[in-house]
Amino acid sequence: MNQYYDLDKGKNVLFLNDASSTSGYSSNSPTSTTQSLSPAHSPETMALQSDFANLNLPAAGHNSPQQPQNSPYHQLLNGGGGLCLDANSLINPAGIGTATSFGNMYDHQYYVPVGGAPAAQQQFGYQPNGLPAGSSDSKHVPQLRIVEQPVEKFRFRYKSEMHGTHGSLNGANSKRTPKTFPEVTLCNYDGPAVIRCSLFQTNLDSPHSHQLVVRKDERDVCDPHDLHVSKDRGYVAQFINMGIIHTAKKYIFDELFKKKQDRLVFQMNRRELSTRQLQELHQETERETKDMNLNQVRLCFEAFKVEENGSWVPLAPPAFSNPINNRKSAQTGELRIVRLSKPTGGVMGNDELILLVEKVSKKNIRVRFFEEDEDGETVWEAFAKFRESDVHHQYAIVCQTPPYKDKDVDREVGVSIELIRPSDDERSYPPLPFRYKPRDAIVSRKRRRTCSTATTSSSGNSSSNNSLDLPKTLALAAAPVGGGQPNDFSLHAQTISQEFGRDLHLMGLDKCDLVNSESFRKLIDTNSDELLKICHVSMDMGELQADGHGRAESVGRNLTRDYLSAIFKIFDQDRRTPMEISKRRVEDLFTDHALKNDNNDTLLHEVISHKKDNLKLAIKTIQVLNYFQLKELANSALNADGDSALHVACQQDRAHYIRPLMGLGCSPNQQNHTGNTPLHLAVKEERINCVESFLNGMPPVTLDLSLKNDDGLTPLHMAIRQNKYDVAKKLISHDRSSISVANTTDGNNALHMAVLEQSIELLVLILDAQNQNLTDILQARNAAGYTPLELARHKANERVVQLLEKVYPEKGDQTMTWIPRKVKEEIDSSSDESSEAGQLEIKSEDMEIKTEDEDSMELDLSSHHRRSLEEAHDDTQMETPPSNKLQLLLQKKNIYEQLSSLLNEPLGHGPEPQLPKWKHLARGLKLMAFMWLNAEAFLDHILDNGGSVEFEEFARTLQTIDPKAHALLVRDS
DNA sequence: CGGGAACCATG
DNA sequence: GCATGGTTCCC
Repeated sequence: MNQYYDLDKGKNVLFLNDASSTSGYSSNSPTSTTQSLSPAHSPETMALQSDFANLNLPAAGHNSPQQPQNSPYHQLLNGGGGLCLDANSLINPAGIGTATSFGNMYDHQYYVPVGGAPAAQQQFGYQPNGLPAGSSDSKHVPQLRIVEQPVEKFRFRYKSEMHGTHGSLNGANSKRTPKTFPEVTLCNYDGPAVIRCSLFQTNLDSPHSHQLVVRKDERDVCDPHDLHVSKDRGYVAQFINMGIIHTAKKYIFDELFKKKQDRLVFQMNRRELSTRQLQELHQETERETKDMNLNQVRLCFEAFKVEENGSWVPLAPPAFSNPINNRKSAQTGELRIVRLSKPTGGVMGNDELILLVEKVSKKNIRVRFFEEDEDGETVWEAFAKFRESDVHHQYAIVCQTPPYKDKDVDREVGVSIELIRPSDDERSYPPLPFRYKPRDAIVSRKRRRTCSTATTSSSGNSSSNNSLDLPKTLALAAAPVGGGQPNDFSLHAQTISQEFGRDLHLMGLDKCDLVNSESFRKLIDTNSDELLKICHVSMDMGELQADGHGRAESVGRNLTRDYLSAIFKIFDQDRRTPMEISKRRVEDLFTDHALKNDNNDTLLHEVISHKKDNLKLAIKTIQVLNYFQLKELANSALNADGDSALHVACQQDRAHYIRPLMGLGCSPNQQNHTGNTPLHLAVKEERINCVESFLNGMPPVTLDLSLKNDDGLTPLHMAIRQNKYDVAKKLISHDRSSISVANTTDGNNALHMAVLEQSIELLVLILDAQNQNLTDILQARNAAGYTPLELARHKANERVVQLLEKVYPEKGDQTMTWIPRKVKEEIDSSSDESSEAGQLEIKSEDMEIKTEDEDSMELDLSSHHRRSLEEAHDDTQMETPPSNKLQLLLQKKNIYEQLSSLLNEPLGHGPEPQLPKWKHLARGLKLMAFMWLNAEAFLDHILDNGGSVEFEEFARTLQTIDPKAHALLVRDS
């Protein structure tokens, strides 16, 4: 009856102290000797005890050989016998916690009954006010003190695992040698005593259902365990060779109830409990069973004096150990990062990072990035982004890095990563290093001189006259400027700048508008001398390339300025020099600058990423390159990271340079060394203006939206993963076919990814946006073999699943043209209060057959989205009514088409052969031809905001370029 | 002993 | 049916 029953196997495991442990507590035994404590189990108990004693206290009053002076307390305690210092002078080596809890218990609950009359001890517990006032002085009162705490983490074994030897519960300071064990000492007491150890819950003053067992003769003896101490033995009790048995869930109640019952019986000093008591105990146990922490226990130490009559009298308040955590549980086990997918990431964050970890629970884990100063003070922390579904089988976490606090750092920053378990604030150890990399654009502006520079300079030395020629050129070019009076220059430039700024302000323009504006055109076209001066003022700063590194500084400081000056000079004097020569000189200067420059940044990169966004400078540079037909040069101008000027523009959020750069010939499909196109960067860094600049009015053929970066993602994938509805919408509107592209990371297409985001809006956007290959998308399987619907069932919530189920065809029906347009209303209502709009009912009358008409692209979403939609389309559909004759004409489709096709033809003569006619036309109209890619774009510009272009002037200019086109225009007017 | 994985119960 | 977490088994 007192065996530990094993219902599974039918075999009985004997737990000698088990149910019969009741008798272990029993205080009603007839004799007064310890031997008679428990008739059934005393032998074991005693044997156990002597086992402890023999092992650990071989000789009374001597230091244990296994504890050689490693603890001063041992000397004190062992040598001193009952002589004990008070709590203040005896520092608990294993932790403060004990002292605190000790104090509390002592103060609030227990009263030490030294010398109390035996009669008064009929009942368990310490009687309040049962002592003379003087003896409450803690110095003279018996106390249990924990000398060695148990280890913090220990593997709890299931009963079925308890054959063979598994490690024992060691002391917190245990090493391979010497080993230590949980150990308590009884102070301020003189006489024989029993010290008992049992397993308790950590948050309740109640026993734990797990078993604290000691291996003895092939048998596991259960708690409580009693040890005898006396003056001879130094009042030290060391509990060795203990294990913790994890009771299976189904037995928790039984075990707990048994333990509580035994304990109560012992306390009450009675053989039986009343039915009422049993009832109460039952209820209490039920309550405790529900929320008992199965992965954390603590040891409870108690001290008793055994009276003549056999009753056990508590001598001191119980002492509780620190918690012992189950090493094997994901809730309390050790946290550890086993591996990172990569040790670095960009300061902007949102980089995918995979952590392989030891068992974690997805609901109870965080990934913390932090930075500490020299003193170990946290100066920054942030948490990685991930969802529960990103925790893969408890062993891997796919997360996105948080942005670093300072996005403008110019060198790598080392931080640390650790796991945090919120439930107990446990951290992984050690923290793993992680390096934040500065944004490319910033690096390239302030790049340190490295080995790549060495190659550069050596090639510079050995190579042609170019570099040797340069000083002369530069000197020439720079001379007039350098010789002038600084004050004049700055004054002058300042005036211009001010006027310029005021114009801007008055017109309420932003930089995008500015590039198209009349006054700006004038400013640039008028006099590059003016410009040059401005340039000098604003560039004489070292900001362009200030990097405080000895030689590098002196060399690099004026590099950009000097080269730009030289090039501008050539441009301005062009009329006197043959075109070809000037062109080559500019070309040489340009390339040579890049070679000399850190990170191979070209002048173009630098002016575009200039900290103060020097618009005049940048546009002028573009203009010059354009003028000299250096399209190839500009297009192939990549820095060491493979970034084109367009990349840089996107990173720096300089949307206003995108069209000019593309006009100049920069390809939007250029991939840098990490496979990112400029559009990737714009999406990644959430440069919505840049995204728009790319997409608006760009012919679909120009942009390849299916290009994947090195992470295997297209811009659309990135937008979805970042849950950026507006960005995704723009991308999809631009080119629907990109929806069906699968990423190379996990084979997910846009719909898969939207499922993972659990975003109804994105899902509807995707489903509604395309009509051709819905089947493809719905049936596409990702790397794990799931279609979007299957994926949703695995990883997404009910609403997502419901939505998708509506879209998938009935069995056997392969035509997939049904689109739940009405879903939008669900969204409208649900996005208001983002919570429960749950019932996604799509009735059949709400569905309509999708047709090929263009407006099916558009989904009438919430007003917010409607707005963004209009904005997205204002480029082709005019917003303001045309005000002049020219615009009215161009609105006619046939005119527009004929005209644009004519104007796209090259003009076979003139100063700049091979240029298409529209460029000549643009120049003739004093417009910046490099702004546009083709005649359509140019005409669109006039339609949109070229109200200032008068019909007469347009016609007149056109006549000189293409009489036929002119005729067309005039005839129709 | 500790790690790994199979197996099982559960929601 | 499946993912998950708890349990058991095995080396």
